[in-house]
Amino acid sequence: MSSQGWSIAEAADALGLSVDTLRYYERDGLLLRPVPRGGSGHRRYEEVDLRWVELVTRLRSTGMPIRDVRRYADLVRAGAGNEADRLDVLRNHRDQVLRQLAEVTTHLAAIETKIATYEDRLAPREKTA
Amino acid sequence: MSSQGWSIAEAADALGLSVDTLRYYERDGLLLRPVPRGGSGHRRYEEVDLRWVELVTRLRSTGMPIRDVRRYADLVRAGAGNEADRLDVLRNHRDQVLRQLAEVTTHLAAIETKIATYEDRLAPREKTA
DNA sequence: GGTTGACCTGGAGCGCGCTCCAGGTTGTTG
DNA sequence: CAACAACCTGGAGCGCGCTCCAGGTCAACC
Repeated sequence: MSSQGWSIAEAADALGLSVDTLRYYERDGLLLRPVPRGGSGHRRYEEVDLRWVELVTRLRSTGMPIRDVRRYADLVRAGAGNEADRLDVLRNHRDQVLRQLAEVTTHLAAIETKIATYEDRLAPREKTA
Repeated sequence: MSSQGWSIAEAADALGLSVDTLRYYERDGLLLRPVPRGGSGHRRYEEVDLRWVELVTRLRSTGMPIRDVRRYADLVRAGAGNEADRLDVLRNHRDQVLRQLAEVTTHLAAIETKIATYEDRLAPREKTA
């Protein structure tokens, strides 16, 4: 058990990411701050770090590119005063996700039709009436 | 106007893909057959080619990797007898897409909550009752 | 206090899905 | 028939998002 915070392995585990990915996100400016270090130079993730990475994960896994996540992190890091800009980023992303969902849903319907076709073709002992 | 079929540029335009992508798909074995050529060696896409690429597009844009599309194309190309295998591929993909949709939807909800937070913070002249 | 495993950094490597290029042939239009 | 656009092939290049590696330090347990 650690004095405080989580090691990078513990954080990775909790977040469902790899330790490499965590270090990569930090290097690439996706985090709000450099993750604090213990005396040894090893990272000690705190609650606030984990929660931020959680948000990053949500943005990433809804398809936001790394570079946009970084721009958003830049805004938040800049501090109070640019909330309208942040809102813009989030709204644009939401709209993008909605468009994406709609498109996938449409394509999915077509694929399910195709599945139904094969199912019909492959159901020899289906009752017909 | 062409004697018959569509040039690669026309096909690309109709399908919303680039000509490079169309050639790439063909090279990579995603199509059911080599696209037929006119006397000059230029491709002439026929209805059946366009319809197949349309399906490929649906699979691709719902996230099926190129290699899986190729495996599916291989099955269809092999002719009658493997319908159960094709069905398997499609069903697995559908399930994958559904999982993906569920995940994105969940993340989206969290993002919308965050948007709402910013909206509240930025709405000074909101009526309170 | 020695060994073993976690962690560190900087940088290279990789799989994916295109996209672009060179160098050449063909089709079309004025 | 000249000029210019569209097409061809084989192969290189690229942006993305990690992932892995080397070479070294550190910690934690027996």
